[in-house]
Amino acid sequence: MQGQTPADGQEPALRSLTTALRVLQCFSMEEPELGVTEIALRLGVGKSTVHRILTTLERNGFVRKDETTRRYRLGLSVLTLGGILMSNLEIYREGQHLLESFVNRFDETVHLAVLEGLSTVYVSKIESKHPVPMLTHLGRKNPLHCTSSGKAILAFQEDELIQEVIRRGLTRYTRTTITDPEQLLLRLEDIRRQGFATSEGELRDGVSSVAVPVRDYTRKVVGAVTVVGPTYRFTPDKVRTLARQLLDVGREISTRLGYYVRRSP
Amino acid sequence: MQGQTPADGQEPALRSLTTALRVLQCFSMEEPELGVTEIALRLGVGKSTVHRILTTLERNGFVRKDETTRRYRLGLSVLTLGGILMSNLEIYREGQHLLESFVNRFDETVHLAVLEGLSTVYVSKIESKHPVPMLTHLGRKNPLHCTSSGKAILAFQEDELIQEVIRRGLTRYTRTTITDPEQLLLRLEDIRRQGFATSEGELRDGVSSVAVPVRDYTRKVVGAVTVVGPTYRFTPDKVRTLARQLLDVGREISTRLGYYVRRSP
DNA sequence: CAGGGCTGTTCCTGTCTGCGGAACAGGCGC
DNA sequence: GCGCCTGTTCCGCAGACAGGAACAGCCCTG
Repeated sequence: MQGQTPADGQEPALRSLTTALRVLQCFSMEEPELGVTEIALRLGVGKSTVHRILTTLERNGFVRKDETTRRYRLGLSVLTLGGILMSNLEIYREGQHLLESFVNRFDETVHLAVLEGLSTVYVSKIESKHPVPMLTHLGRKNPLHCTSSGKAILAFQEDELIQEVIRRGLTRYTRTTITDPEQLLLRLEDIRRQGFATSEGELRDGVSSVAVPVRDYTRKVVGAVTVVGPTYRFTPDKVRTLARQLLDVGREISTRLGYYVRRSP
Repeated sequence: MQGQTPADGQEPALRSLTTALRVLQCFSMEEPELGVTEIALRLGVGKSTVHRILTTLERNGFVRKDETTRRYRLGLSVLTLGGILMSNLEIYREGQHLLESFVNRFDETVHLAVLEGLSTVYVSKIESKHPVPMLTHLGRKNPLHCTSSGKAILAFQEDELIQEVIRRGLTRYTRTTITDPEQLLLRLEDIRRQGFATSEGELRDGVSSVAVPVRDYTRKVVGAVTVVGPTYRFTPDKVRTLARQLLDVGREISTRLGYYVRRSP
């Protein structure tokens, strides 16, 4: 380590490109519009650098400049790429229609989530008629320890990943967020036993959810189907009903991904 | 070429970033998975360059490497950005629910399209129960001259843009595609008069559509709402009915974008 | 209305980065 | 088992990029 080659594990990384990608990831739901200085400060790089990057991104449609405010927001090219990604995500293609019919039957908002690093990402969202305004959105990343989908996925991963999540710290979001490693492990054990996960306001107060895992042909849990709604509507009875129905949906999607139930373990 | 400053109109463009963005845009619905060599050939750059770019993109979740085939596909980060973009697109936010209720009433697939350069981009898609499998997808770019939404938008743009579209050439896709500039101008005139546009298989055989323009508070036409379906279901009668209903939806979205009908022109 | 303090934008220069050719490695199919 | 095709690594030179500083607009504020 004291050698001249730091060997930080990853040599070939393009500097300007990396910065550009970090620029793109500065944009968020809460801050969809940013100025040059703001981004430069946040990333700790020069204003002119950011300006050059934004100009290049704009020329390719990845960001859009508001000529009056001279601030930048994301451009339609990112949507084009997102659309291509979705249409080619097998779990999305196979799940979409099943999710739709679920929503039609129960009129509660449903998501499809997949694992990405130490987060879940929503790859599909179908809203119920009762508008649950903008709690989540397509592509949204959430932690693994405080959502039902996160736990439904986490419960079936290698111990190494679970430990990594714990090592990174179980951030508290609400009163009911699980922040104690021991308790998390117990809950994950429950989830493995009963086959589904729940959350009662663990990420956001007043928002409950139920989730079941989805497996692919390698038998690995790659995602989760989840129902979200206001806690007051999620009575224990309803949770039980939703869970039972969700399990069917989860199994069906898994089957379509090539998963089959083994006779004997 | 013999001068030192080519002054090609746009100086400050980051080379590596530009190449990287072009790499991303190589992925498409038809080719969601690409290899290094393939991309390098297509872009006319070295294999090692592409490899370095892909590695950097992968490290940030913009592409994903399939470890077995060693080929690359888009990563979930593009979906996250797409979701942020959508949620903050005013036309999407205001239009979504109106589109949903339209689909519930008529059970035909509906899109929301906006103008981007010389193309339309679909920013929203709500499918009818009758699955019209994958004709289009979110973020899809289409030409302006051969779709109903494209024409509905084009008809109300400055003459300069219309001429530019013609100058670029009216590519033929089917037997009914309008390829004659004169004829296009006449059709646009019709559209301005009757307030909506139609297409009968102009982009794809057997697929018809009807579209109406959407204006924002500057009174500019910024997008279009469009109904798509198989030609055999789009009888003249049905087209008339759909158009009448769509006009209401278009007006309502426009109003929500701050557009108001002026008393006298 | 004029000034200050913000922005975004442009210019410039030295340094170190990123380009591409060629060599290496690994897998698949003939 | 051999070639041929991939993806990956190495390396040296050229020139592209980072960032400081100067410029230019805008919007408040006084």
